[in-house]
Amino acid sequence: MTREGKGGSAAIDRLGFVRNDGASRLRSGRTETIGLILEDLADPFYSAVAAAVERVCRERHHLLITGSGEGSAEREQGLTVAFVSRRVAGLLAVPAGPDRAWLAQDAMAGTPVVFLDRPASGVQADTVLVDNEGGVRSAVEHLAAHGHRHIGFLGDHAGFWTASRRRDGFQAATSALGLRSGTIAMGPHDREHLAATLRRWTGGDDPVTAVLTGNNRVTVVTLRALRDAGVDLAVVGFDDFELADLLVPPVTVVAQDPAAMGERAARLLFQRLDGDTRGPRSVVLPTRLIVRASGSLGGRAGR
Amino acid sequence: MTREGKGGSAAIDRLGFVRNDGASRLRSGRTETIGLILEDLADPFYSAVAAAVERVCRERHHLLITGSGEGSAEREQGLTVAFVSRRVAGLLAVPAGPDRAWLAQDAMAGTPVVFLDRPASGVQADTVLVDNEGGVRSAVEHLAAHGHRHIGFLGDHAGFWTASRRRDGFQAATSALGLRSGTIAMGPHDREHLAATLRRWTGGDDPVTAVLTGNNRVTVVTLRALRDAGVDLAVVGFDDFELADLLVPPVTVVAQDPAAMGERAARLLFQRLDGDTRGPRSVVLPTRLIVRASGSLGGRAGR
DNA sequence: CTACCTCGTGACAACGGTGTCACCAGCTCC
DNA sequence: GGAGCTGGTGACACCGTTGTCACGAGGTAG
Repeated sequence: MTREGKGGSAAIDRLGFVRNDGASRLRSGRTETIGLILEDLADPFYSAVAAAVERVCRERHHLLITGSGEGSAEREQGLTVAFVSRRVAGLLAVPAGPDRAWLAQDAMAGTPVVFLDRPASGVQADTVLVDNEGGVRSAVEHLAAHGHRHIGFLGDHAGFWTASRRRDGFQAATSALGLRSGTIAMGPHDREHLAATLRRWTGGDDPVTAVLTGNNRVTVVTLRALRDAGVDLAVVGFDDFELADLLVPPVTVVAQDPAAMGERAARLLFQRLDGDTRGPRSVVLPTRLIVRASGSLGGRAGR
Repeated sequence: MTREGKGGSAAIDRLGFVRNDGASRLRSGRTETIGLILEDLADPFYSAVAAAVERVCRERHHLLITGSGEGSAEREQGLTVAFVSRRVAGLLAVPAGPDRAWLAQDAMAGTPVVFLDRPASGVQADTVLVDNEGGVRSAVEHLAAHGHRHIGFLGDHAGFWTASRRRDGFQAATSALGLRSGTIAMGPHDREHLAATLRRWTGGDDPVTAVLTGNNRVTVVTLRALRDAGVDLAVVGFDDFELADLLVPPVTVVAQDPAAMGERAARLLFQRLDGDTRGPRSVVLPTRLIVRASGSLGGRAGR
């Protein structure tokens, strides 16, 4: 039996025979499978990443196994072990906990890994990141250009690498521009506390006139909290989101490109599989400021 | 070497040994892998389904292979063949084309399949659907109760089973309530044409005062087109979406529960894997009308 | 003390392809 | 016509794990 295409759907029709890929892979050692570990498949950011990865995998005739670590480093390690047990050709991962030293185990040796969105300490590997500092800086500069002197930063949980990175970028950008710095609240945020925080920030004699939110989730809860608190603020969000243009006012955002991130990471991985043995590479993707209307002084009312 | 847990991350640390699951599965015949075929992993509806499926799979110690058919029946068949070649224990699929007779091939015999969102003709299998007619009826009744006598229906491409189903439900519901019926436009919709349609519908001497949109995607493009057209209409959307409550006015929707759909389908599949040999089952999930403000007479302005 | 039973250990075949090697036929060239 | 080369075919070992079977040791009962 010769190999016909990739399993041969023609052969299937005629003979009702399907090659057992398991046996084939056991013998040949080539599994043609990629493992993808991320935080939550239901999050639109990650699902866009996953879709892009899947597209590249299909192009390269590989299948994709996905697993969500849901923020648990333990679960993530379990998934990794399961994937390596299946002898995936390569691994793409959004690392949850900080330490990935265990990935350097002998057992994993030979399985190339590419990290997305966050770097992993304790292990040398390719990484695809986004320009968090640059993105935050562009947002701060945009707000400053519209006359804002006191900007608040609402970040996600400081344990997330991207969250602390964006916070640091915020500090640096505000300092560099001579703006007030240090009005910062890190998550997790719930709607009620956030509304209280926003009321506090907008009261007093040096009120915040704009807030920068640290990601998708924070942006959404902030918009709700703003309504609850009945305060009017300029808002710029990190991460673009569907319908941002239909809100009143339309929300200015620092857009990432999750599809580009997934594609880039997948291509990097396939380069390794194609025999590229150069040292670990780190790719930093640019962000793009999408100016809508929410950045003006006077905030949400000002259009 | 005894089997320690599920691969033993403890053993990995100590010995740097990882069992080859491929060999194990070849020998035992149990693959502990589920294949999921859907249209587009990046669509929030499907990614919520996928996340729920993955959760059930993890609970049952199975891994999940995902593939997006992207609306192409051919690609979908290719994925199916690839999955069956890997001897997945079971298959979950959102069927793209109408005819799934080829799934009844001898080669697939023994691989249980559960269909989601749409039924598949030409093959007997479990199916999890949503109550499309009921959902549409609840929306029409809601609009009628708010005084609307002439409602327009904006459906997706009539080739989609759910789209035509909802259209038929709309016809039935409007007739039953003695409302004007037949003001219908099926997709695909682009923003410009849709704006023109909306202008036409709201002109004349029997103007439409409310529209019901057939799904997520149509709702979003409709909201944009309404803005472009500068017309004010009550809108009820099929499918809930993030931030619907923050639009002005907040959009009333017929909510589906994609997570419930994914979970239900996965559990049905595992029942089969556990040896349930009863005849094919069909589960119809209810929809839930989430009343916000967009259904009132006077439409988007009326709050 | 012997026969029988139980338990533990070790060896081995099998899962289903795949890559290699040997063997044989047919050919060309000296 | 014989030697050497090429191509095609068939047999077989191997990938790593698992389930079975046989054998031997140790224990108990008659």
